[in-house]
Amino acid sequence: MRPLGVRVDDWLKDSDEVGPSWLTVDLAIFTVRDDQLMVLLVERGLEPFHGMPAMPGGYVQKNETLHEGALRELAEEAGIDGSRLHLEQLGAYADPGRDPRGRVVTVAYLALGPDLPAPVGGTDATRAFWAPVAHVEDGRLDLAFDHRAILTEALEEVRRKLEYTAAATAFCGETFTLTDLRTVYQVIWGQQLDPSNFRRKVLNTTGFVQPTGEQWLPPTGRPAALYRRGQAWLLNPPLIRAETPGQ
Amino acid sequence: MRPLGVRVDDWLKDSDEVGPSWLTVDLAIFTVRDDQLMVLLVERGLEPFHGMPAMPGGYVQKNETLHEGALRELAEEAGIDGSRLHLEQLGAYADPGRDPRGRVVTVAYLALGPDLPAPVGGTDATRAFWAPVAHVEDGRLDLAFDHRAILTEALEEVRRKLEYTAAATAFCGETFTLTDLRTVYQVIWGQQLDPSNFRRKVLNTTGFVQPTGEQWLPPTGRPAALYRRGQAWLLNPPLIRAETPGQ
DNA sequence: ACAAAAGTGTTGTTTGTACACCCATGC
DNA sequence: GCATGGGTGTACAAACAACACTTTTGT
Repeated sequence: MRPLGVRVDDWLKDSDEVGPSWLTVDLAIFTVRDDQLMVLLVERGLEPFHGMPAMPGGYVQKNETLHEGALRELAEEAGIDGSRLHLEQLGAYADPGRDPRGRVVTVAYLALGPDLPAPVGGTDATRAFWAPVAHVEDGRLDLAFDHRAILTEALEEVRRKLEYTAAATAFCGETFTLTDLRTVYQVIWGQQLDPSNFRRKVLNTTGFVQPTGEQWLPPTGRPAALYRRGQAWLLNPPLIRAETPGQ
Repeated sequence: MRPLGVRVDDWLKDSDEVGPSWLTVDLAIFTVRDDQLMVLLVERGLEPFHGMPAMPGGYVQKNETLHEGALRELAEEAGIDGSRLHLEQLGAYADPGRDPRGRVVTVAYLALGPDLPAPVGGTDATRAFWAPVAHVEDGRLDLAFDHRAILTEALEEVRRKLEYTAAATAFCGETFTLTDLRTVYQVIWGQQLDPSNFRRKVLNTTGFVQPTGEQWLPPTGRPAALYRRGQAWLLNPPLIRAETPGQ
């Protein structure tokens, strides 16, 4: 048995089996723009993977929670105020060798937001840009570290979250029409949905959306009622997507 | 801009904002026994929280993945061979102050297994024991660190996983009757299910279970057909539980 | 009037639920 | 036979999917 110490490094510093690690957060930031699901990437300004696109992220500071770190990186690297978007943890990635610099544990966060008016391009030297997820999925765009694998898991998570939670509303602005909401589903699931049945399902799911009383006038056609997010996050019943995903 | 180094500690060692952290895994191991959902706990043999019950876990070694570390701790602290049970990551917990020894990042894993013939009680000095989750939920049992919060999230996850995945089969042995499977649902959801409707739902969900052709003879009553896990993990359609969770 | 998009109705099919009923075994 | 639990049938209700139809706007 090892001697007991109050500080972990007192009794671990001589161990050759356990060593210190560095803690980072990485962000999978999604939005829907131009009928495409887009992800925010930055061009790395440092080694390793200098010049290669990557998910924004960075080291978690002392005395900072993971959530706080994610919000800070969101602001620093992407110039985005995170208070208005949905942020949730995806998971931890810590395979030895995932980072050539040593044992770097990254905690991936999922961020969902409306098409952001804020011009992206962080305060850092890194350049931020929106990329269609399709370009990452089909390999046209290569990412640093294990970010492609992380992004793939993030995507799966987003697609499933749309079924069981009100996550789709995070892609819309403060208020939105049911067509706006339906477009989010169609783009992310890659399938068409019947407008009338979609409407009924959404309105029959308690707490999903709330009518504002306001209207929105489309360029042509009948005005549409505006809604805002309801109080429910878990959908009951859920909006299950059809078997055939693509087309 | 900081100078670029290949090793992370070259350029971080002088930083007062970022410091090293220690990486652990903690395991929320569940089983169903005596019509109760049980969780495996250990009595801590070291400071901090000496003598207090905690989820089994420990430091991740160099050159070890999180998954490998979880399997190792499962064997060392609980004396369980993890190859036969379902193991999946829950999330990372890293709040500063969650461990008095410094910045300790823990990655929580969820483990689901059948009522284990293996006598628990690890190879460590720590004593392992099964505790009803109810005792933790209602506060009768206090846990070290933030393990109670982690366990609460793990429980939510298990309850939801039963709806959308074949996770319930992980609580059964290699082969099981539909009543065995139904009991798992009833115990974990805390609600009664109609045997005949449950049977139909399970058999109509493609790939959920597979008949073995074997039978099991109950102490009294008609023999029951035995099944094994199907190839599907995601259930389509899912088994949604009724609105009212506890009676 | 016409086009376009919102919103409602209708109908046939599928799924869910409750519960009665039959089956196979041990005693 | 009887008790016990496995397994099937059925009938009503709710949910779903497809699609016709009506409403409200701009041009």
